[in-house]
Amino acid sequence: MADNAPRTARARVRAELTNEIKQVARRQLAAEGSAGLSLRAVARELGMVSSAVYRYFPSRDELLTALIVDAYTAVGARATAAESVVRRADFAGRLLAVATATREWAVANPHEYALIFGSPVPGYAAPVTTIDPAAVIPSLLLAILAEAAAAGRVPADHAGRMPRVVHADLRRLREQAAPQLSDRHLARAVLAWSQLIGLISFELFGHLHNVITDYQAHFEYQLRTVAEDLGLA
Amino acid sequence: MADNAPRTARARVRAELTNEIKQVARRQLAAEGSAGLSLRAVARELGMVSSAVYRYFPSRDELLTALIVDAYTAVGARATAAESVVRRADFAGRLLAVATATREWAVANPHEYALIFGSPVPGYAAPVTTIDPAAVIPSLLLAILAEAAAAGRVPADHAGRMPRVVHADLRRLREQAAPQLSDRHLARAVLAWSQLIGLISFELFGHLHNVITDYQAHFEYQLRTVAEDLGLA
DNA sequence: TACTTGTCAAGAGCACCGCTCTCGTTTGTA
DNA sequence: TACAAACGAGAGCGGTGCTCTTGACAAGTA
Repeated sequence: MADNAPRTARARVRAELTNEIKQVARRQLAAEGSAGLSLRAVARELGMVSSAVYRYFPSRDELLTALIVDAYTAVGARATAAESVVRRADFAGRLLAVATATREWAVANPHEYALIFGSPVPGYAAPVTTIDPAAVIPSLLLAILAEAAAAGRVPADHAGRMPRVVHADLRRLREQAAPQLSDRHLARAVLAWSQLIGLISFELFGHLHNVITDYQAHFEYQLRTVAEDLGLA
Repeated sequence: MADNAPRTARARVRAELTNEIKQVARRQLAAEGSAGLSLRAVARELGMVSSAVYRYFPSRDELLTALIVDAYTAVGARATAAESVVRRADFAGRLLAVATATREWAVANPHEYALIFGSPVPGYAAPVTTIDPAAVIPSLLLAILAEAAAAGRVPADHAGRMPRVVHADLRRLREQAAPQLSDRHLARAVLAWSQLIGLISFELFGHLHNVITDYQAHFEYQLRTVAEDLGLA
């Protein structure tokens, strides 16, 4: 991403135009949603012919993928920034900061949120380039949980035993993401992460319509319960 | 829905053809997803011309809406049936039955699931006809929670006070859905419902890719935690 | 029975879409 | 300076949702 400045004039104008296309596309996405994103319309708005855009993005899906990566990156940066200013020992506060920042970004950019957390658009396979930016927020959550665990905070849990396959999955997750965390911590982290996105999706996709009016207050209240369940409170 | 049998032959053949269109559309939806549903393709498969389909569904969105209602109805029926055979006093088992039935329907019909719990289709506002079938599963959850509460089971909760606006929203929900339940119960119910859909969406939309391999085992394990948090265990 | 009314399938057509191919032109480099 | 790569423009293919008109036919009415 942080290439050195392109040397030739051609490369510079190419990088600029690539960015301009993405920018126009992002505006169209915000206005009409992913289905309303049209390469021809982007080209029209840029005063070029539709086939010229294909010099920069080989297909509509590739353009969408670029927007997906940008969206992941943007929301991850927001969450990271919000979490970083909270007192380190305030674990619940840090969780709330991540969650609130995520929700606020989602409310401000609903179509981009739908792009990454709604139904997948281009067939099914998310390209490899998306997995790193997609992991930012989960990593934040794991870090908070790890530090809380080090401070002796542990989540409540049920007494049933954990199936071997689940244990194996979580061990793999532990090895590549959070060596300090126990199975129960990791399971709780997955639960909390899906809970967070579930709440935001419910709000944005209309499943709380006629039920909740003050979404923000409701969200923050529920997240205190989530923090409690995580043993952070 | 349960209209009396159509009296005239014209009305009968019309009802039949309407159903046939929905059936073909559902097959296309299952095969290609909502974006791949094409009125022309449906017409082609039925051996009619595209304009003829518009005699039965005034637009593509109307056809999609019909499929959405059917999907809500189908998953609601599955969950209801699964829950009804569990011993009444086994509250956690009833929750698990609802959840597992929902997940299994979703896994078997991913595109229909995405239609109702994924990103809303662009420019589409859920018509009133969808709200009743959409309420089936939430009502089930509330009923389980209400009976559990009557049996003295109460969910854990955090100590913070509930904002007045949240209380007001929940009171409205209580009055029209579950008179016996306290604010904390209702909040927990909303949390569990969004948690359930969050878990299924994570699985189907690929957010647990490379993390979880045995989705079903993971799902059931996590749901026991949810049941515990709800005070059902 | 004769006639009006309404429903229907069909076809042509509009404006749009993603995408491909070709054709000159421009640009960076060997 | 010569050449290959990159580029924008344009035409065109097959597809989409949707509209409008036309003619055939069925249903209800005088």
